[in-house]
Amino acid sequence: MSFNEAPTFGIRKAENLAEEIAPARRRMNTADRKRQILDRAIQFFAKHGIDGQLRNLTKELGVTHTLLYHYFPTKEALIKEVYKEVFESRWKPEWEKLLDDKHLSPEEKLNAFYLDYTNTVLTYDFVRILMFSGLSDHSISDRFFELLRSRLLPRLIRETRKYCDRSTRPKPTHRELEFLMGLHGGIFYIGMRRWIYGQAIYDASSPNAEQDIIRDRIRSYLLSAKTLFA
Amino acid sequence: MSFNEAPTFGIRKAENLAEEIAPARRRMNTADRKRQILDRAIQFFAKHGIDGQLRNLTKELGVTHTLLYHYFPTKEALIKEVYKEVFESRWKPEWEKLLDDKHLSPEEKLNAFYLDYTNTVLTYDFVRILMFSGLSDHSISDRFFELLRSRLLPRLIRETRKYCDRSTRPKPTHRELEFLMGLHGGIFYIGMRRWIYGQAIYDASSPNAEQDIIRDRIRSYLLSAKTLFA
DNA sequence: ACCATTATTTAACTTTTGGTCAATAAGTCC
DNA sequence: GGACTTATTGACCAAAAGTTAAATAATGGT
Repeated sequence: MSFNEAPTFGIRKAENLAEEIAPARRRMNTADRKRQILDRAIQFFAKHGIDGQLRNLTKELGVTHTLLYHYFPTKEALIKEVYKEVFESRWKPEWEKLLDDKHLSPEEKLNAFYLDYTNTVLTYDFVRILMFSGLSDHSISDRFFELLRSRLLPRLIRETRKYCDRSTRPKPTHRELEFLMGLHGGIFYIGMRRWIYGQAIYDASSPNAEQDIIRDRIRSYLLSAKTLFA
Repeated sequence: MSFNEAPTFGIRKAENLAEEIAPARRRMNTADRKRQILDRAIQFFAKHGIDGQLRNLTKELGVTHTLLYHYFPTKEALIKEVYKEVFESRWKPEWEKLLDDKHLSPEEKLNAFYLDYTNTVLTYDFVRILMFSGLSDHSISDRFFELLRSRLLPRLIRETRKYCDRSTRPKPTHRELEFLMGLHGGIFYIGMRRWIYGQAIYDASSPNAEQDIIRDRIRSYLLSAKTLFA
């Protein structure tokens, strides 16, 4: 359901054409237009930051900037919806189910989880908007980290302990959590390098290098957890 | 040589005082004022991003915004100098010497290096300005990463191999580099959490928790390197 | 004490930009 | 095909923000 490549009909005629040609104004139904604006706004703000100008955003849509105010009361409201869309609607409840699966080993779980997590979260839009929002006001990005902290980290620690054959104690220790954050941050850093610093991390010779990299790191994490916390 | 706390003389009189009191205008010598502006600009842009407004920056200095144009031809020029200051003048050549030291073990070197690297690079100003610059145009942050890539990473790989008792081959492999980037990124992520997402990573009970965390990760990195690349 | 230099301010200009509102016209229903 | 709804536009506004030019005054030299 991507509208990213849809709207070509909004393109205006070239300036040098005769004036009398009708401007080919088209109407979209409310829901579709709103979705279209929102989708485009996500890309747009991901690229230019929340200081990006509405006139430029609407230019990409082939529409006047005033039309925005028909769908969103203010720029701030639009941005708020962008945040909501990016941070909340991309969270997959399956992740929790996956990590609770009885039939998988801890290493299998971590691999499966981080491979999928990477594909959903380490995207251009997500990484950059998370960064922009954190830089301007981390109360927004907090909501995402709260999900992470309450839903995912405890499960990941539990699996780590299982791997180490350690009995599950009441609460993850600070040291355990920080060791896990080493893995987690290292993986997030892949997205940063790619989408913020524009670095290619691929090895041209091996097609799915990224997956191998992540598997390496997870194995390393688990192996050393056994050593460090034994 | 920090001018950060120096200039209180620029403060204007309260508005409700009699008008006839002289505005207490003071002149600074060119070099000092320029330094002062630059230092303050670093903090300012680190906090508000490069879209921060000059009028607000100069308000902090107790000076009219037009004074900036006496020292910098344009806002862009000022920002360019901010980048230069942050990215280039904070690089420590000692890091390379440290990693080349004959009398230290690989683990000692990595520990010493990353502990110091963390203190110099993982600061409020540096982390945020690196992020802002990367988001707006990564050609700027590229210069910093180039230093990292050419000066540091090869040495870190060399020490890793030494630790693993492996003969030094001509070039670091892609896999070795990416494994190292896991460690490196995980450490950088500490700075991001602290200075961008406003998360406290300290455990109140142990005073130098951060150092212990980093040591944990380095040991883990080296141990698993031995296993993975054996 | 006066002068020359120049750091600093004041005033003003321009462009940008979020936002408002009335006018226009595309689609729909009868 | 006429009327009604409302998506869309064009003209306009006010505040924000970078930049310039001329006026002011602090400082150092003689």
